[in-house]
Amino acid sequence: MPSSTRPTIEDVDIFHGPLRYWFLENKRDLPWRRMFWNAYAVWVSEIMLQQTQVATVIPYFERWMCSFPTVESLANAELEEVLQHWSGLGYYARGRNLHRAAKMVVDGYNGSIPQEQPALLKLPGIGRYTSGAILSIAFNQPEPLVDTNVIRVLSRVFAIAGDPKSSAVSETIWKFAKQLMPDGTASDHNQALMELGATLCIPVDPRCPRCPLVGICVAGNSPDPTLFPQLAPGRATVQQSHTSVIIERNGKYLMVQRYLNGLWGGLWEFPRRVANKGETALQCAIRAAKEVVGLEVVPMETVATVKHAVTHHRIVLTGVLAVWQLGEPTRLDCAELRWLTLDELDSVATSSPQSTIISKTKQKYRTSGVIQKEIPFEA
DNA sequence: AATACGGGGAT
DNA sequence: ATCCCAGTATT
Repeated sequence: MPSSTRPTIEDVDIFHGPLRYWFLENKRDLPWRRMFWNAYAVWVSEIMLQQTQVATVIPYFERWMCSFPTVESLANAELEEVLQHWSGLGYYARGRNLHRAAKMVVDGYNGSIPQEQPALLKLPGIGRYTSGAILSIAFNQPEPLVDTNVIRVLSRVFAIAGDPKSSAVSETIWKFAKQLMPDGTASDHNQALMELGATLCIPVDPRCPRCPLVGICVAGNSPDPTLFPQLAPGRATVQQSHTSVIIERNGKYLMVQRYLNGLWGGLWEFPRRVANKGETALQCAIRAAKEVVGLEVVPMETVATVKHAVTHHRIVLTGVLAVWQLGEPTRLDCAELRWLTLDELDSVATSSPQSTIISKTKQKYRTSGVIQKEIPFEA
């Protein structure tokens, strides 16, 4: 096979031989690979790994499997506990969907994970990729799978032009993936493609000399292997300021639960306001405290400021302390409301920036005791 | 077909 | 700062 020519589907032997041997020799020791016979473990890991890197997932996966070792245990758990285990992992609909799907598997399939694609696709949170992953990795069925790793590997090997996010190019890649499926070694094969994309065929500075596919790879034999895939440029990020108001009364702190839909759905946080156009972080903080506490003048102190990136937003979250003793909080648009002690703050599911504000609050309380300090009102 | 949905790590 | 990541659901 001349390296300048685009390889044909006749070159599949390279995938089934050298690529598979490379994988068996070089695969990383990952928690879910110690439980391969367990389709539930594969399922959980695949949901957690959606858009999330291996290193981030590992501790979450281990805690999860410890608390919810079976489909039944997950189905019987409270959503509250499920979200708590997902707290900080992001894309929280994944956790809610996994919980809902576990109930469906227990109720509709007697607790056994379906082994047919149509049934899997009916479960919330399982799409084309994840169904392929469960069928091939857990059940060794010859079902293809395409994730960003596979996109990168195949678009480089076969010099597939165009934006792989577009439906046309995506279908092309799925077609290649399907034709490459081997008999009897689907599990190794799909993992090998992804492992290659994760460790050698990486976005920047790919390690082509060590790659088992270098003999047939078009991009790998070109001056610049990173010309593929031809990804479209991403969107610019927008900055946004938020303010959380930390309200203490009789040693308890006011927390609100967000609605299930939307950003950070179902998670708990200190009452929050988004800055208006042209409003500075400080102005937003003053307004937020006034609105939530319902007083004209509120003594306050900034506990922490967290910069955080979500999707195409850059969020600056400021935590402001407001000591407050009169009446009830106002203008709280939330699913539920609770007063929690400092220690109980850790017992609810929170987003990553919110958990930072909480830990800074506790730190400040423990080191200076400032939160206990009486600040006189000037209503 | 486009957009919403997190958060951490690498460069 | 910017890109990237074991994608899915909704519009």
